[in-house]
Amino acid sequence: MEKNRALESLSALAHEIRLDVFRLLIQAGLQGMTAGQIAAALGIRANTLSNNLNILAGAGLVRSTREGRSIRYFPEMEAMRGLLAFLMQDCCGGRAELCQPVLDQIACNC
Amino acid sequence: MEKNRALESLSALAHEIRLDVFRLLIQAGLQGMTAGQIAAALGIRANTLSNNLNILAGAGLVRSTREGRSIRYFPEMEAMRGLLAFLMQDCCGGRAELCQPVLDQIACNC
DNA sequence: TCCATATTTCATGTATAATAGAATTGATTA
DNA sequence: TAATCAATTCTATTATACATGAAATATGGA
Repeated sequence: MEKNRALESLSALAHEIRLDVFRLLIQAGLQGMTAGQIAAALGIRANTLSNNLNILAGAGLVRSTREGRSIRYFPEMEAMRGLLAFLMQDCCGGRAELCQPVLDQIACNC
Repeated sequence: MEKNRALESLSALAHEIRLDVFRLLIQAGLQGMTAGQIAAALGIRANTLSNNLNILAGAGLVRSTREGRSIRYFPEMEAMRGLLAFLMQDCCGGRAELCQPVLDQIACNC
């Protein structure tokens, strides 16, 4: 991932509503959620959500498909993968003792 | 890591200078860098850097110690660890196939 | 076709964050 | 003590991001 893309992703996530939306979609997983479901779950207005979904989509963190009258949103795990890899890519400068504990902590409760 | 702390960290990193500074410190590793060295390396003014270092420190992403006339900065890997763990903590919603590829990508070139 | 629903787009006032000049603090050296 | 160097803090101006009301678009059903 290039730096500008990483900055765009970080900016997208550095916002309470968008972080909530993204994590909600992460939890929803492969089935995704419609914009209306997201708005209801978080208690926010439709247009506010739409603006924020658009910013997340612009950063490549979510994708969407129309489904009848609704639009269904999904998390884009590729983007998340790229962002984390970017943040860690020069993480130790040859000194594994600095970096390895960080990687050890990252785990998935699957 | 709580949500507000994650937001503070993401906001801190969602800025070109601060992302550059943080990654430079990550590369520098345990020896850290003085504010002057960072400013010279990135070609930015002392006060601009100072403001941004203060924001990174407020987010807990760097720490500093005085060293004679200079102040030496170090990356705070604990904070990085906490942030990554937070971003990934609900990453699969019981569906490992969504989450595992992300974790597989994260590697350290030590 | 006409209406209702779901969502997005547009326009705007407001709040927040940005840089940079100038002044200040703290430490070293003469 | 005076001068110098390193870094921070203060202040003001400018730019950006924010939520929201209102209008527009797209789909489905009567």
